[in-house]
Amino acid sequence: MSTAKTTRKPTRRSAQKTETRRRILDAASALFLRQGFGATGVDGVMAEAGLTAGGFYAHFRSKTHLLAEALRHSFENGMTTRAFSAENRSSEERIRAFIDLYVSPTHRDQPELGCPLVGLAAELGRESAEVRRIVAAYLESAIHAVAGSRHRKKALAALATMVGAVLLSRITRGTPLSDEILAAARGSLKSDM
Amino acid sequence: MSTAKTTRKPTRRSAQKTETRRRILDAASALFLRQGFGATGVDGVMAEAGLTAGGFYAHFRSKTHLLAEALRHSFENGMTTRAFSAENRSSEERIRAFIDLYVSPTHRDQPELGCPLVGLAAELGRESAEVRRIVAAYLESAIHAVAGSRHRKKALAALATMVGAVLLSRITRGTPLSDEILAAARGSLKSDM
DNA sequence: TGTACATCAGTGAACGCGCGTTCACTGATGTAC
DNA sequence: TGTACATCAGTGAACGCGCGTTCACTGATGTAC
Repeated sequence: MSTAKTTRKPTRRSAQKTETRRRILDAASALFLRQGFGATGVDGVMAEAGLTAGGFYAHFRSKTHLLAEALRHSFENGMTTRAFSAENRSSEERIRAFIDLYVSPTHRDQPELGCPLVGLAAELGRESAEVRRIVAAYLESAIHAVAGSRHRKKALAALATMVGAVLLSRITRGTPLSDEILAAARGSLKSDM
Repeated sequence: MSTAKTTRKPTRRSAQKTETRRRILDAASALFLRQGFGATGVDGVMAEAGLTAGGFYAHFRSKTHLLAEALRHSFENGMTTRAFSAENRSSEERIRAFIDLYVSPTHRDQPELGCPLVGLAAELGRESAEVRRIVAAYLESAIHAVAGSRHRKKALAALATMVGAVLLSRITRGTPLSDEILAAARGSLKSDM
């Protein structure tokens, strides 16, 4: 069946191409989170990465496949990962640090470095089951990180509060309500620990 | 200054045009909430209302102005309004009813009848200050409705939890996590009353 | 070491398409005399 | 009551534009002999 037509290498990607791919992912993550997925064009992503549009399809099969990879990219370099990665602090301290990092004016004001659950929000709910499964898997990992010694139910409700608070604070950005929502959510989350 | 060029009626809209405008708003609200604002075209809205695209601009100055009006429309016919409108129940009962109505599989599965804070979510955060002020005003009214005799801070955190929970349950739709998030949020909200 | 060829990453123009908006128009309804 | 005209709501074609994707190409790098 599989007659080797040509003696072909197992497609080892050059270091340079791998590096370019990473640059495209960086650009895509930032633009998707800042402008939304639908509102961001392939042209824009490639320009941000210092390239032209045509080359895109040597790296990704389609814009949708880019989204899947960009989500993984965002989650891997995301806030949960940063907040929970090896620190010599107690479980409770790490959770407090995560809350302060996530439910903050900084997170509200820097969507391009923030969580895709907030930056893409409703758009994710309209994506294919395949894409949504990636998000669900990340959510599960975040639940385990937050739940720690605590109960799963509490962790679920806490994550909903965190996502909702940053989302609402972005929408009300520029009014006193915005900071007020963040403070109220932080207070509620911590008093509930 | 204001020299009347022609004896012109004070532009009294015909009943028929008012009715058409309402139909366009119904269509727009539903499509925006189901597909997102950016992903919905003027053509699509007008077709849904049984009209052709060209007539749109006799009713609204632009697609953005339509969004502002559609938001008001959604909020007026929204869940808060429905849950809190004159019922002979105690304040606490009304709030429990609102939680059950909002944080529910039904709300998750019917975005076109649901809350714009969830259906449009991050898109609202990218809109003009003018549009976001409409949303902030609605939020304030929801806070007052929910706060009732209770504290404002609690109401703020509760709304964040509600919005976040429905959002996350839509994203994880199709997995067990989805219902689990809703149940956990309901539990947390009620135990916190 | 030199030459010929293959492979690779990226370019830039082109494609078909749908968008928001404009506009000349049509046909129905309202109004003046 | 009848006629002439104005107003109105909506049509449908057209506009310029940006989108996702394709593809023939270029020039640099790798490989075989």
